[in-house]
Amino acid sequence: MSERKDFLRTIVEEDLKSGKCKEVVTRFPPEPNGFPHIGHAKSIAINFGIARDYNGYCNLRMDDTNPTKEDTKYAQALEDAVKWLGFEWKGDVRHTSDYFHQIYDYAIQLIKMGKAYVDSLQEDEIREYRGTVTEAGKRSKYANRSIEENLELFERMKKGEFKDGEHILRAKIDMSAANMKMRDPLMYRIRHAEHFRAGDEWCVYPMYDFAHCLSDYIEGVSHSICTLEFENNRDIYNWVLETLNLTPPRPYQHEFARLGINYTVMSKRKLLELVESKVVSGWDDPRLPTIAGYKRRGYTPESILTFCDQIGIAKANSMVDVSQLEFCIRDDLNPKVPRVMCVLEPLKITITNYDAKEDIDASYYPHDVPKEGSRKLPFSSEIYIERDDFMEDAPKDYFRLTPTQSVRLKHAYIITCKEIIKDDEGNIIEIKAEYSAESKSGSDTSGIKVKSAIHWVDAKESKEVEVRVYDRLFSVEAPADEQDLNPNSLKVIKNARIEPAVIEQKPDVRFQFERQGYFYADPIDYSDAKPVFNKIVGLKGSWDKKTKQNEPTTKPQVKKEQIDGEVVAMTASEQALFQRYTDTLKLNSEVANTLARDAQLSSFYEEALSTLNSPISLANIVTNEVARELKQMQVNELKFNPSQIAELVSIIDDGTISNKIAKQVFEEMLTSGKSPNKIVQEKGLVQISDPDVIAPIIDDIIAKNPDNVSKFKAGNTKLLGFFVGQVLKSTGGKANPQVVNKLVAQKLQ
RNA sequence: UGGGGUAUCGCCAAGCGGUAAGGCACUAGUUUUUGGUACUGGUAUUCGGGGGUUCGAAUCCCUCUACCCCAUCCA
Repeated sequence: MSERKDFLRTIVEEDLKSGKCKEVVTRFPPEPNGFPHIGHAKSIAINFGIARDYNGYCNLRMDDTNPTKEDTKYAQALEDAVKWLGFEWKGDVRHTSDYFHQIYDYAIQLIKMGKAYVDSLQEDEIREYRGTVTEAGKRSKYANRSIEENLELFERMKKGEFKDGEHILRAKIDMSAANMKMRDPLMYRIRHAEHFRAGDEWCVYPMYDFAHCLSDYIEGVSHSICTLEFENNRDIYNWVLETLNLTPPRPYQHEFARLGINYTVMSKRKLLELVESKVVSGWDDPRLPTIAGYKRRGYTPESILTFCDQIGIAKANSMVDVSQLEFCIRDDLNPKVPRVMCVLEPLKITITNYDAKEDIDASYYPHDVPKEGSRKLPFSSEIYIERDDFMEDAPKDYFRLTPTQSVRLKHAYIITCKEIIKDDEGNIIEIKAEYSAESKSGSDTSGIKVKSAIHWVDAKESKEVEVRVYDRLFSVEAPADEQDLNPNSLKVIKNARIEPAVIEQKPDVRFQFERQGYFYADPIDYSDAKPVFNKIVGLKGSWDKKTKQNEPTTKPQVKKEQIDGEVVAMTASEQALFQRYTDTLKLNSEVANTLARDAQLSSFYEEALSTLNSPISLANIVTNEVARELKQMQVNELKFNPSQIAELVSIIDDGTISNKIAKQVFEEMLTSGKSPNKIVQEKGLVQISDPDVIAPIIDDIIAKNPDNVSKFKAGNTKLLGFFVGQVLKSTGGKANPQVVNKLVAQKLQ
């Protein structure tokens, strides 16, 4: 777990500390209507991870309130995904459908409270009545049905006396709410459909907004974590729980940004399209960002989890670069997996001066991987090397085999090209080479220096294998539709050649094919007779990159110039106030402007001004500190009054306290409502301006931070702030910052 | 257009009034029988823009801008 906390963990810790919750209970609540993808993995990692970190527990709950979309096969896939990632839910898998009776009872309760009603409007009428984002909606005429009538109708809905869509149950909240979600949200609809678990027991089903909060409550969830698009739903969440007046503790909803990864799509709809249009082979196609896809591709659960940990949790919509994921799988596999040799595109080499056969003993692991294990590598005069490991006209930074450059066969001998054989079209079909008998790996006495060692396989002893080379599914970062598909996302190589030990010994299911990348024996199509490997990810390659780099043109980054919008004009009276503030009170126009435009603020200011004639200082503190508080509450909720602010300003003006301490005093006034003088007295906050007192403290700080002193002297002048900060810190903020500044500057000269 | 969110390096992301963390990517070098790994360095005088408050602002105030979400009987 990362030692730096994300915002959710910060909230959890605060709640634990404040006693808002006693135990941390989370839940992973997917709707079983599609296959889980890596976005779900993020949510799983968050929910199960937080529960684990705070010794709580996490439930797995299928949010199955819509019988027409859900299926048990999806529920199974979801369960598998959680297990595969290595998490355990508490008890059985939960289902919202388990709570249908309880949820129904809560609905009855709401009706009895007059907080819910049966509406009988048509679907399109309901939409029309809801209004728009700028216009208020209007309430249905059915909203004033009596409680008895509502009860009876709802009962009959449940009994199945009505057809789908004839009636619905709605919460009675506010048809003109600015939050559209609060305009009498729907709580129950009639659905004569078979539910994959509940069968046909029900023909009314609760909506998400009603079922989710209650399910959380029923399960004792403390932190209901969901994605950003539910921010507007939080109001309903709270409304239901509060209106029902449930006994605490109750759950609270928190939202985080869902995961986006470039060059792929993450929405269920788009994923489904790809599967249905047969662009991919199924939900487990290795190119898909589904859990099943990653699993089939060869990704490990550890690597996915590390990835989730690395990307962090925040509220900003973001698009993570695939290279981050690729790093995670490479990093996971590098120390674990055996290295073997496989030639993807074979080029035949005949070693003319070698006519024997031998088995070379070769370790599965490189020197820096502390693992044991080796295999026999058959070697003879006919071998294959990778086609692009030979180049007839090579640039000088090409390290492999050329007519003039020898190369080492990994684990074996150094060879030198003697003759290039071409077909009628001029394609190279074979190389005749000679080896150096003294150059054998491990006992090299040849003295020949080569620039690289390449992988190879014996022509006769190697096995033919199918290798499926995957690349990103889309060729653009943020794909919109199938137009953006990468035509080369899958390359099937039928006749790659692999060293025999891989098939015969099977030391693992994942391998590093030396110099190529990590590969995985396909769990479904692999057989000893017809081995199939999936490419998980390539190695980082500076040569490959260089050769590819010439193609894409880097787009120039142009910094956009920002144009300021128009500011709303002041009214005549605001204008007059502004004039008075700037002309007679000499406030700066910015301060005057904010004051004049805010009636609450200006009247607060005027009142303070009547007790203390210090217009500028007063204006500053009112427009800054007081304004902040007024953003969150009304004037009458404030614990302090204008004259106390005046008092605070007066002791700043006369030098009793510094501006810095004033902030501290202000904080105190906010919570206790005590008078500034009293706070200063109680806490002994009078500022220290005597240089004789401050100087020794500065000396001490300077002595303790020799590094920063030298950095400062080397020209890093912003470090002045560091020293001032340290001095202030050690005096509890009481040292006069101006004096400190001057003194520090002097001493550091 | 009303409401709710978000903006810190190419991509993620810490930071909550006192020296702009970290990871990926990029880059230079060392080691290397993988152009891998590992290691060592280099990468934001600046936090969406502009003002203001303060000795000191990414952090507080004002204002503008951009993007995301909300008008499914989906979740």
